[in-house]
Amino acid sequence: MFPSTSGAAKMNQQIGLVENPPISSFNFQPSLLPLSSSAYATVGGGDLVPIHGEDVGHHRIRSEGRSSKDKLGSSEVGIVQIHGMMSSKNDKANSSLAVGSTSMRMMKKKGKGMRRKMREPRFSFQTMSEVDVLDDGYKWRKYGQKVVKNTQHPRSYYRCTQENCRVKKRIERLAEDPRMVITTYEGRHVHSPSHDEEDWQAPSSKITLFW
DNA sequence: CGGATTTGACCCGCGC
DNA sequence: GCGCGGGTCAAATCCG
Repeated sequence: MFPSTSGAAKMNQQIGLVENPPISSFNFQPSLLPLSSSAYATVGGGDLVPIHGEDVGHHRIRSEGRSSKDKLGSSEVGIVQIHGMMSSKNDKANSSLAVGSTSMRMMKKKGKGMRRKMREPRFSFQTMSEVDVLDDGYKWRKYGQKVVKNTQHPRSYYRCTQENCRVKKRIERLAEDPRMVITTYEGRHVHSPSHDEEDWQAPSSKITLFW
């Protein structure tokens, strides 16, 4: 229902996503962001690490639960690497981003109590955009919308349409700045953005992260 | 006609 | 133990 994401998925760039059995990684390609002022990386649902678009390098994220309340009780470490500038008004903004997580415990049963303490890595982007849904090349299906208490704008919940992929997406707008959109990714894709190529995991040393 | 979206209800975790 | 708040489901609806 969003007039956006009309013909957005023009994925010409290649993303370097590391797919390793023991290591989980998450990638995002904010190439279609019209204006991106800041980005935040959240791993483990704890800390929020601001990332500057000019800062190209590795960022290590470590989160160990909330304050004294370790609800999930596991520490995860993520590495975020930003390649390129994110504040590009043109379409060719070669920005790639990869997050990894060492431990990720997800629900194993799907019966009734499927809602588990999802320990999937989360990644949040705070984008200045007028469109709600930032097309990152994946196909998302909206599955819910909720109005949060402190926000006046509803929060939309999306999910990857791929069956094997249980990546969730959460889009929220700032009450103060309706132009600010917070896109939170949760989970990790198991497929390529749009075309199921296999070359996309080419040995790009720039975005290959191991830890 | 098939698939995505909508919208209310339900569920669950956590705080008090 | 109850209530609040957030997250998800699912049936109905809408759109291409």
